[in-house]
Amino acid sequence: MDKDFSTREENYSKWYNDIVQRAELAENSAVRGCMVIKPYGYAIWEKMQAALDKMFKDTGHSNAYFPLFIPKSFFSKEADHVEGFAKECAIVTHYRLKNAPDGKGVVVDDSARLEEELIIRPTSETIIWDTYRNWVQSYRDLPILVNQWANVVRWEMRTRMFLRTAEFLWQEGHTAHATEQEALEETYRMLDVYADFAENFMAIPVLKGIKSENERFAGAVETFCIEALMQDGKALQAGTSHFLGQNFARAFDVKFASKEGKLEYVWATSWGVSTRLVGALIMAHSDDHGLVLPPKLAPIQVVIVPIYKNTEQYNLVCEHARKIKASLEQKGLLVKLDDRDTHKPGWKFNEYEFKGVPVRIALGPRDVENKTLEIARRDTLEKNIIPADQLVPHVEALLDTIQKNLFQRALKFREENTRRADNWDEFVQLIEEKGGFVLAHWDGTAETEEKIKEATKATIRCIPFDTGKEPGRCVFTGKPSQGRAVFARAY
RNA sequence: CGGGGUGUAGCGUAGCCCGGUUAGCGCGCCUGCUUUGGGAGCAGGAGGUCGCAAGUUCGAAUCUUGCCACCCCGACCA
Repeated sequence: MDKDFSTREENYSKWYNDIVQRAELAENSAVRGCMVIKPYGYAIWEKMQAALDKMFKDTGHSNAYFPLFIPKSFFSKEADHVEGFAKECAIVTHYRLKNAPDGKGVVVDDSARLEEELIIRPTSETIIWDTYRNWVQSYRDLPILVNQWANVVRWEMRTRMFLRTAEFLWQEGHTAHATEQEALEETYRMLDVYADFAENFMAIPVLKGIKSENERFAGAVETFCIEALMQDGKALQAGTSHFLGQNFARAFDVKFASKEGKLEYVWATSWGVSTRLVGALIMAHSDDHGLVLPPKLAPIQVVIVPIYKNTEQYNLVCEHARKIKASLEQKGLLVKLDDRDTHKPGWKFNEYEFKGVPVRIALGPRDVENKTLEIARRDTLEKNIIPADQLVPHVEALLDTIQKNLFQRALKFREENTRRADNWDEFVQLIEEKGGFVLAHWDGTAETEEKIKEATKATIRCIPFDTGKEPGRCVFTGKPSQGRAVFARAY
């Protein structure tokens, strides 16, 4: 045994890092702030990509690809946008190296300075809208419904695996529309897609809502988001969908001739989710035994561990195991038979627990004789002996049960950790002592939000869509408020 | 960039205050035998520029100075 897992209560941050390491999801790289995503971690991301990509296609979108480099001047065209990203950009200034004068290694060749610096994209609105100008002339060219799977770079001061890395993988959708109405509908539609994905694939309940002015995307008219609650009581922004109005169309001069023959600016949206979702998955479901994956996103849904004492038994048990594997695979399940002779069963049990494999089947000579199997589920760690001929329907039903149970468990957690605060003392106490989502009245001003943040580190995660109108008084200023906002400390 | 901390084998660490044989231990790794239904046992073995550099000293992992790296807490943020 290397070492035991840290527990969630002891040190949440260490617990999280242990899981990333022990489940072989990722590791720090030689480049500060950047991580290496290992094959198992990447396989989870690929499952997410596949599900999301299908949802995008089902809603009429196509994939395309735009350059990694963005000319510096593009950033100056939208004032809020440049303001929002200026402080975290990686910049390419030269295009050549040369041998060092002292013969030791290489140095930047000063004579190879770029006339205009290139920014490594922190997000692609600018390069995409510069391109869309050429794609749009008439209302017949609209809408443009394009998504890009790419990497982006944001030079963050402090990084955490998956949650905030200097380089991260994501998808960014960028759409162009003839009318404000249509663009708004698209913004809502994609937020719904994200919420659907979070709840039905990741098994993480999310709040849908609008961002306050402070938290709004740089350059957007309105930002919608899904917010999830992690097990340490902190909130995580899991996805955003932005209504960009005509801001980028004006900045990049993207106009079209309408049916009425008038020249108008195009309406825009953009929306994205990133590898941060892998971090959300880890933090939402894992326990002190390691990662817990929802079946729909598990690269291995069922693992079979053979148990044996000698070569004869090994051959017998593995023969049965291969048949079991084939019968499950016939139903489209992702099954791994771990027939390695280099590790013992107990070792393997632990390993697949670290890795969050939803269902484990143990199969030994005793089972072959009795025509039974031992089935263990990762979410509750329960073990059962079942008749071998019931295996396939049993596993199918169990995977479904686990998927639903994880969601219900996370939902229960969120409900237990969502509280109302009606005055300042209550608010501070809840944020400090309990964490979680705190629903409170707020006077609607950026200044008040800023002061609340300074005092408690809590920010407005969103103003939920489904919060009804409820008159009240701001917990900080006492000024009138129309409804409650969701406050929390966030990642 | 501020405040704190840590650098010793692949990983985790003891030793440092108070300088002195061959730098100790656990995990992992290699070999052999016995094992295999929840991280096996025994025996043997390999593996170290003690973060880097300079200084003090007969002698430095240990003391001094400088540098570097990483971690935690802030500021920044998906």
